[in-house]
Amino acid sequence: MARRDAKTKPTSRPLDARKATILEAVVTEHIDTAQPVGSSSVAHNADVAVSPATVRSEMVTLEREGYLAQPHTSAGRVPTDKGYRYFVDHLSSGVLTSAQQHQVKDFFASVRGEVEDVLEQTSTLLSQLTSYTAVVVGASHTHATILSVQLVSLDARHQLLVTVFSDGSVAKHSVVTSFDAGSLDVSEASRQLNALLIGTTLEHRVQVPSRQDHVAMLVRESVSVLHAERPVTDGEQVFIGGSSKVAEVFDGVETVRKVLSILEQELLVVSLVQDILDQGLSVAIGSEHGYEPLLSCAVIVAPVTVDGAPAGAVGLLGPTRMKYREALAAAGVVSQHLARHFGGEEESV
Amino acid sequence: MARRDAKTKPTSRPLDARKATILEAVVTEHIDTAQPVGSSSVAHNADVAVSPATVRSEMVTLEREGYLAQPHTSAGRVPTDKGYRYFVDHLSSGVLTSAQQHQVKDFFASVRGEVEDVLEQTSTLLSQLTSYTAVVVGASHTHATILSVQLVSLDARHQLLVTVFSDGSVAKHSVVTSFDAGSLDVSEASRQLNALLIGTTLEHRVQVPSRQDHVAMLVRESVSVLHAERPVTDGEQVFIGGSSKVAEVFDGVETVRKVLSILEQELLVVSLVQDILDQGLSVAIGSEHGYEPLLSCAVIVAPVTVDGAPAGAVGLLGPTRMKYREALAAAGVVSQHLARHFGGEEESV
DNA sequence: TATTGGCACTCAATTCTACCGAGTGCCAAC
DNA sequence: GTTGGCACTCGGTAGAATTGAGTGCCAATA
Repeated sequence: MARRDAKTKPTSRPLDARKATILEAVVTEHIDTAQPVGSSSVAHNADVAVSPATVRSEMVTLEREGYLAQPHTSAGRVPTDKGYRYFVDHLSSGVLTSAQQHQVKDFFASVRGEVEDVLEQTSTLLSQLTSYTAVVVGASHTHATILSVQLVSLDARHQLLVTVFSDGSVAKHSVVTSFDAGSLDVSEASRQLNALLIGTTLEHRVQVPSRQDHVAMLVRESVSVLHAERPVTDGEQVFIGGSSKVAEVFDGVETVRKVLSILEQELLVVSLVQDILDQGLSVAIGSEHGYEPLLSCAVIVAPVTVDGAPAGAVGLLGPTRMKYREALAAAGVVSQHLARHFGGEEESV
Repeated sequence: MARRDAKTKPTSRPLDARKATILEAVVTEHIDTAQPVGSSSVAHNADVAVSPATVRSEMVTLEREGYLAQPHTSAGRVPTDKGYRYFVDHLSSGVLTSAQQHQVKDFFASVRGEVEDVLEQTSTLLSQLTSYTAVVVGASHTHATILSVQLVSLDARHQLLVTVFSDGSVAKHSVVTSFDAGSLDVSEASRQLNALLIGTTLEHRVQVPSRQDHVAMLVRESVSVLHAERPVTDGEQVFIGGSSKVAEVFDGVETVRKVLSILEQELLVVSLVQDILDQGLSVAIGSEHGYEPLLSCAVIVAPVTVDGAPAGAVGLLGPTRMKYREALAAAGVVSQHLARHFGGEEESV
């Protein structure tokens, strides 16, 4: 079964039909038994109409070419990353069970609240659908324009700068002054900031007043604090759902620890997802993503596109022997629903 | 070593000196070996000047009274929750190593940014100090007064309600209307909302206009959305640091899974911490906190008090055989620094 | 009377051995 | 090129034997 549908760049050169079938059988079986697969179980498998001996000799070739590996002499074979890659590249797309479809539909029909809440809950949904750990990344608002800026006084020397962006996100920054700012100063600064910044993006540099009065100083400080957003991968939001799945799905405490500690570092997660997207992949298997502690992991990503613009991504993290077809389907469906949710009805931000 | 200093309500009745010493020796040793402790290693332990045989007979008593348990005949003893409780109740307070003190000081000297960032990073700090999973809970802003309310228009039917509280927190809520709101309507509504809400808390009910015009409807909708904050334990923020420690510190995949899945549910974590604080405890051991999946866990909490008012709490989650003295010290020190950070200098919100 | 050394007993953990069997590689036959 | 046959490998398991840490009990002691 399975062929075509290049959802990931097929880096692997084609394999003759029989080898492909055998490889697929090995991968499939290993995925759901977690055991090395022997020649005979492959031979008995439907679409392979040859004897175990023949399968064995093919396996030798597949092993030599790097698709399979043997844990030790006299054990069956296990797919390598390259083997999984071939499998994934030639995977027919799967569909969700109708129960799952229902779950997704119900979820998106009933979900409400702020974007953050929706994304957060979506990560839980995706994790439940797949029993892998799910990641939902919300796009950075560095490209959104500013709708409103407001300076609110907490006390004489502490102001809060509240910025509303066109994508519905709100940022807050504290502005500390070395002088006591009067409430008139603050509201005047607020007014000037609005005039200055509304309609701009965070990348826009603006001309700030150079005067030395309190209002000008407030304005300068505010603008600089606002534009000081850290360089890359900031402003993105990451939501991780089902981190407990890590403990179910990986074996070996050490692996679990490593994976969890990666998940703790949100910046890392964002760049992982971003890297994979940049490579134009939808799946990164084992060594492909280049994150050493995740060598035994596969990562699935699906971009979320709203009105043609990238609006984030959803991802799944599982063992290399994960259920690719189902997981890809789930990620795909959820990312589409998410896109529709935020795009179709111009959203319920 | 150790006595007095009732930092937790001593539920346990006193034990005669020798029993106490023996119990303490068992607990201490078990904490750092994770093995059942036998009579001879206790006897050889400094402060117990009796023979193994005597220790054994005391142990029988301690076991009968519920302080110790035997995994099986002919194994050493292991402390029960009650045993740990006694130990903790009679624990002399510990201090951090000077390296740790430095780390804490440096951290609070250099940390900056919004409250959320500080709390987040504090959770990581605390986790690093102890190698347990740390929790930092920021107080709910339900009691803070409103400093400013602003309605910002995203499009004709979607407005964003941005509320700034006196504790420096900012909340956002979307307001969806069934009619097209003009920008004049929005700014007028904004003005009225300010007049209505500034200085009130979220618990304050206010009189809203009952007219049927757009402005009044906007105002009504905004107020209702704002006051609709979910009942309890909302508005709190939870930050969890070092969740990967779970995998290091507990054995048994199943335990790890359970603990992680508790940590995923932030509301649960908040109420766990709250429950423990309400009981007036600083440590909840095993069954004491009543969360069944955490039976093999101990939770340490330390309230953070700013200007006499509760401003949150820090917590640590480890196995029942955790290093109480060090962990209590770390939680205490961090909570105090946190309090000072936000209180002393009227903070750098 | 409280403490202690002595001793028989228990039982988890470890080690050893045998062996089973899944799976291989090779080869001669088809 | 494919296949069945066969000898070989080697991880895993199942018992059996052994070890040893630790106990409970008891009689001797101070």
